[in-house]
Amino acid sequence: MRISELSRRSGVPIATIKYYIREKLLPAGNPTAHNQADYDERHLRRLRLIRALVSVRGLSVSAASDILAALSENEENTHLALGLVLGAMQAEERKKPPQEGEEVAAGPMAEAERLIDATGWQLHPLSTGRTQLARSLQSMAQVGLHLDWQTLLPYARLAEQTAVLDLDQLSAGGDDRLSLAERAVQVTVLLEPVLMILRRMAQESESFSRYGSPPGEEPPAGARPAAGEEPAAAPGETPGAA
Amino acid sequence: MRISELSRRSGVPIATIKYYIREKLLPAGNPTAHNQADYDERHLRRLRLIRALVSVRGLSVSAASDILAALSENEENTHLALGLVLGAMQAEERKKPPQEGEEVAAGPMAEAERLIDATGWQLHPLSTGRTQLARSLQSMAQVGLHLDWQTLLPYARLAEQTAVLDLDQLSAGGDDRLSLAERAVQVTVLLEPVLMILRRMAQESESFSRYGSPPGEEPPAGARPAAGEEPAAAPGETPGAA
DNA sequence: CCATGATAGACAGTGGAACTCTCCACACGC
DNA sequence: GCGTGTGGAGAGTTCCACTGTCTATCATGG
Repeated sequence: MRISELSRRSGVPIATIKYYIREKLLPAGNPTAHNQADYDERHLRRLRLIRALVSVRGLSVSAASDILAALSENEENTHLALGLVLGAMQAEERKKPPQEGEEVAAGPMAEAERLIDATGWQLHPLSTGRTQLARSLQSMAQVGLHLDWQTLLPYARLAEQTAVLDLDQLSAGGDDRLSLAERAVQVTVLLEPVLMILRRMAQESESFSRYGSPPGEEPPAGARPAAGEEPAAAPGETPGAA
Repeated sequence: MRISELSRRSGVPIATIKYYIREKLLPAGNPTAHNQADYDERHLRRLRLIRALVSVRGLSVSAASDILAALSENEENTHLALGLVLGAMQAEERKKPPQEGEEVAAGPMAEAERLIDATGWQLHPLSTGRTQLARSLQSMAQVGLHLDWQTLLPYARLAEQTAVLDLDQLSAGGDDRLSLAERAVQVTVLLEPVLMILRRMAQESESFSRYGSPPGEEPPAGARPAAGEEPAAAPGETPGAA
């Protein structure tokens, strides 16, 4: 297909497609002439994946590029692709503090190590997970929320169970004609917002069952705080669209 | 204290502090003269919280502003503050597709509804969680990952348990002199990156224990059975066609 | 009293990211 | 032939999060 069809089918403007190609997020079409190239379904899928990474997950274009590159390297080896994708994501996180001044303090690092020990997780020695975790803990400590490994352990156990589900998902999805590597990206990266939404809803519900009134609902007597949510918020659709 | 001290103690440049004040993220100092105002510990804590929201969690300044505003309205009522914060976060997510063209299709919406039914969660009728969930599911479906409510239910259960831990954290933290509302922000918003890091590490470990070689490592001998047999896969149902 | 220096407040400017536009010479279909 | 579509490349645009500059104070030390 030609670029205009790719654009029409993906909903992405031609100019943007060209931009993605320039930035190496999308491989160029197969050139058939000096000013003609054609694109196939793979381009379309890749393009949709890019949009999902960027708009659903909110990754930067360069981070998406890293992930996609990792994915291209290993279309057929899911396991390896998963590793590369995880590595690429970690790289993304690392882009925020590019200046090396921000050393991770010993305290948070030790806490992270102890947590990982306690879980018994097998991490690749080069994995940056420890450092990332330590960095996050440090940031939280700076705002006054000191989390120790005992507190985090139950969270880690739940993360563990989530990961089991994730890997099951990966294995189960063989029927699609998507490459497993692509599924790895979807399951590890794109599922994150979904999980966070689920957590927020669960928090709302849990808060309700503990304190009685749904959060955001008006308190028993007066003093409606005004900062709340607009009733007409969810624009357009009616939830009853079953 | 004066602005220079606030800057020194927080590590945030004066110009940036002024910017935050202009943008209403930070309340202005208490003016003592036309060109003098003084700031207290509350300003310092708020400033650190802003930095955490923006750099740790990656929120936009305006989103952080919404959350902080919600928080200010209700310094003392944790429960209410939690609701407001959740609402503010949802508002943030909503900023991505400002154009109203993007209707949520009936399919994803129905799936979201069914999932929420299945969990038995008590959601505020105005909560945008459903819509957000549906929107995410729709995005994932567009890239070929069709998740039905049966598949999501175990994830939801884990989210539920996570939420229980979260609320425990909130209740337990009374010893700090931080307002409960601030803790609510920290626990709901700032913990997200930590949980995602835990999940990624757990995935790495789980992948290791299933496939033997740490992800990112190269497989022992060539041709690792890419898609062939999956050992512990428990494909109860295939989420493929819907 | 006055020089010095730190403010507060307003507003313009900067740099990076993610597009979006404009050209151009060519190719394709009629 | 000729008008539209195309690939490629670079310039331009928009938005955001700052950052710098300016002016009118005000605080203080000499």
